[in-house]
Amino acid sequence: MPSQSPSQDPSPAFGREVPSDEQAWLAAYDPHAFAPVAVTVDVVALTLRQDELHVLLVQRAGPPFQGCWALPGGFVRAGQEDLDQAAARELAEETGVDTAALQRVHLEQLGSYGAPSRDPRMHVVSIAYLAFAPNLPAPRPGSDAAAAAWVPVASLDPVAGPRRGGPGDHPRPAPAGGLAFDHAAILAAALDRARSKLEYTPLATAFLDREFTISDLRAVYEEIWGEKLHPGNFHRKVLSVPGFVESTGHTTAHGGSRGGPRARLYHRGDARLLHPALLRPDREEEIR
Amino acid sequence: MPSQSPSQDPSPAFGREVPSDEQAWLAAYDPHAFAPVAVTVDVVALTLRQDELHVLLVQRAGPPFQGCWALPGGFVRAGQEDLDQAAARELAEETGVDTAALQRVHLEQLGSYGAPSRDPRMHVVSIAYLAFAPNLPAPRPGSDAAAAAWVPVASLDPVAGPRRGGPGDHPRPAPAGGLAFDHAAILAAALDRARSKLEYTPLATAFLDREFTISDLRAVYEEIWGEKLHPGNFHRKVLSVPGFVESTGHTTAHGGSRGGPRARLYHRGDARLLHPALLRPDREEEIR
DNA sequence: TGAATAGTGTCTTTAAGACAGTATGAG
DNA sequence: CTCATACTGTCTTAAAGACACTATTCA
Repeated sequence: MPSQSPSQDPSPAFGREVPSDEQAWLAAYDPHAFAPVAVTVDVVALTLRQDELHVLLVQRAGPPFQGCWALPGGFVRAGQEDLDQAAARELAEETGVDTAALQRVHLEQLGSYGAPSRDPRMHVVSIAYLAFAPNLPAPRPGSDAAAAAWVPVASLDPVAGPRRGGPGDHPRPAPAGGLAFDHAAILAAALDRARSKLEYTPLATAFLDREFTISDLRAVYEEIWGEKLHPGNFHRKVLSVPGFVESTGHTTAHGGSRGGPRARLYHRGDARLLHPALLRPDREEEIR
Repeated sequence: MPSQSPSQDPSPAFGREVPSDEQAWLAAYDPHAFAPVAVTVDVVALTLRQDELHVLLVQRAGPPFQGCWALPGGFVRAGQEDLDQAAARELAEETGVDTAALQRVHLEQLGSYGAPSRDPRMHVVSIAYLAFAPNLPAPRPGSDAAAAAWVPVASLDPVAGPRRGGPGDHPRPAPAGGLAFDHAAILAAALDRARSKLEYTPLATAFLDREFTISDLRAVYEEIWGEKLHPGNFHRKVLSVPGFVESTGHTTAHGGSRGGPRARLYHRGDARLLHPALLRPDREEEIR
């Protein structure tokens, strides 16, 4: 675990020998001489709760955007951690999941956001991360948050929209006034990424427990893509992609809540890419 | 062009009203109180020169890694520029291309690198960018570089390797000892990204002049993917993808250097995604 | 004239999607 | 029993790849 501070330990990076004149130059180096740009990580943590996509949000305890909902995140600890480590730490701090449970969470870098005006305090560059997790416990708010909650994405995403907004629908517990900073744009990018990752990677399984049925898997695709898929064709397709899922030999103990036979159980296979991919249907309009 | 400094102008971000108590809090805010993490952008600029993929490198004038070759890049100007603007600026400074020519360069964010030990001076987070450009002029070195040059990727990439390394081959002008910092990893990620972007976007056209033949386009794919493609099937495939290329109605003035009829000229169409995609053949082994 | 290239025709194989049909289990 | 569901069979269409062929131009 690399956790060195330059001032304490100007040891060579990558095992390279540092010439003695360079040593002297390094000793005279003042990190504060550089322009102050702060670096944060923000995490878009997605999970399915009752077959509905939720994102983890925190309510900001202090300014700026006090009282607004925002993505969990915080400053990178200089000299102490990698970006991936910082993202995992922030996620753990906000959700209360222990290190062991974090192993089951897929975490990947999404992109960086650095408009000078995105934070009124100063120029802050944020490295956004995307997390896929199986049903996680209710979060406990961290130190710098007034509250933390899993929020239905349908209540936030203007594209997917409140598509369950039928006549007799409950009002969503949506944070009023949008998200803090540019977090709405980050969330939109995260959903785009998630939707396309389902096409060519087996990451849909990251939303499920270790053992799952093909119908469970289909429910993930349907919820994240926002469209119904043909059950029979989906079933055959998933089983035909090498390394996507492997049979456990078991079945569910009971049929579905509305009847039907017991379903076979599968766990994730060893493929990291799906070939051929599961392409989303009817995307002509998004091409141009 | 947003170019505000927080200390001069704590104006609201995103047109939001700032409460007066928050104004007071912002006035007391000290950017230097935060941990010093520097932010840089590094650009992987790729171009084709004589049908061979090249990357723009600079030779470092000062420590660390003095004399080593590295990706062009530099510190983000705090409060003055977006990350995209910083990347475009660094690219312009190192290549000498003017703003008009920069319009023809495709520039996209690649990813961020922030291991604490990646720079011996201090904790530096670098936002890597990927640039695709048509045949650019020879670079002129910037202020902090001893030299700048287009370097054949084949002489650097351990995966693609010196695959032209036949018996009577010239020795490559490869920088000895690898690239500075973690730039070899960044370059590898850039090549991965470029190879897969050719599959599902029309970005291969970004390496070509405005008018090109189908054979020119095929040469881009063959060079970046590192494998020969079937000329006839490629031709038909490209023309069958809606919005990939559009005919100009013209043909080349002469046939190829080794004979053959005049080829029809095309320019890029309006598609942003290729559907169906041009999938790379024979990638079974990379799936797991 | 010979060789290399642009572009087209056609056949085979694979994969996607529409649709139907059987078996199982909950209520 | 009824109905929803798990899963399988089959047909149609789209697309990828192999191969062949013609026409054009350079050397």
